[in-house]
Amino acid sequence: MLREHNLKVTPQRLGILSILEDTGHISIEELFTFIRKDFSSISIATLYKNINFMLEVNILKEVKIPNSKSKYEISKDEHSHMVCRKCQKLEDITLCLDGVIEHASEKSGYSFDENALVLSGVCPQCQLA
Amino acid sequence: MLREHNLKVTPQRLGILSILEDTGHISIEELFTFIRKDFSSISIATLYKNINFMLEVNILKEVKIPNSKSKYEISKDEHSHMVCRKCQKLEDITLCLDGVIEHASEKSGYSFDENALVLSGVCPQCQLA
DNA sequence: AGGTAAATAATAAAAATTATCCTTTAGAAA
DNA sequence: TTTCTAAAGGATAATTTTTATTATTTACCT
Repeated sequence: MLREHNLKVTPQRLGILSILEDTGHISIEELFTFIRKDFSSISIATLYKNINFMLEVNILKEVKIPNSKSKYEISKDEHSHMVCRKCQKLEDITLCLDGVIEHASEKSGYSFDENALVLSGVCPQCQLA
Repeated sequence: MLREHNLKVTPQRLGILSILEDTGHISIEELFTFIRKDFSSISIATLYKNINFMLEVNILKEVKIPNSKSKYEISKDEHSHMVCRKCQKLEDITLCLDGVIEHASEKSGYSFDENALVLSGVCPQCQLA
């Protein structure tokens, strides 16, 4: 992935991507805590720079969540997100928004090429408690 | 609105709400620039505190937009947003997401009570240029 | 009108992000 | 392999954004 975008393959970058793969979604501060376990001397500036590079070339996506901090994920097929108000967990879900987007396009005259949908509620586990 | 939520009615707060009514959506920094025209000595801290108060009691909503800063709007009936990648304009659109959300709920087991959808593309005006 | 809790302004402090600058390193080329 | 160089990392300073503190002012209830 890195090589495809002319980014040098460094251990730090591999570490960041590895954590993103494992966790699915993670905030900057969580990521910094994790990566420090493997690279105890990594600089916060390096982390920010790399996140930004990878966002620019679309290796990563930022997920903006109502009432909480952004999380980052490795780019994959288009999907939406679900966030649990109780346990704060963030999960992917693949939905078909074609009809809705088509309708929005007709109604507004916009031509859309991206969408970001976050559904907030309570996850199945937290519903029991 | 303010009185209903036990917030005192101050000229600064009325000024903020008035700008929000006029602009529809506005970022903190834009709002600060605007409000300074009417209240040249208003403190940035006052602005942040009031925005946060009004968010807490749901007089306002924060709209988180991919690749740009959040904007704020006066709460109204549920709706989605459209952002133009060329002119950066943000607009409301009312869409029916019931089907999609119902489907998401069945598929995931979540129970949802809120949704945030932002569609990104090009507005009709910018399509001409 | 007077009293009081809440709001404002000014400012400091904290948190988040970006810039700078010097050292190190990945990866191309010899 | 070794060498060379542009790019990346680390340390830290500087910005930017947001929140906290405190003294003064004001909305609004009697």
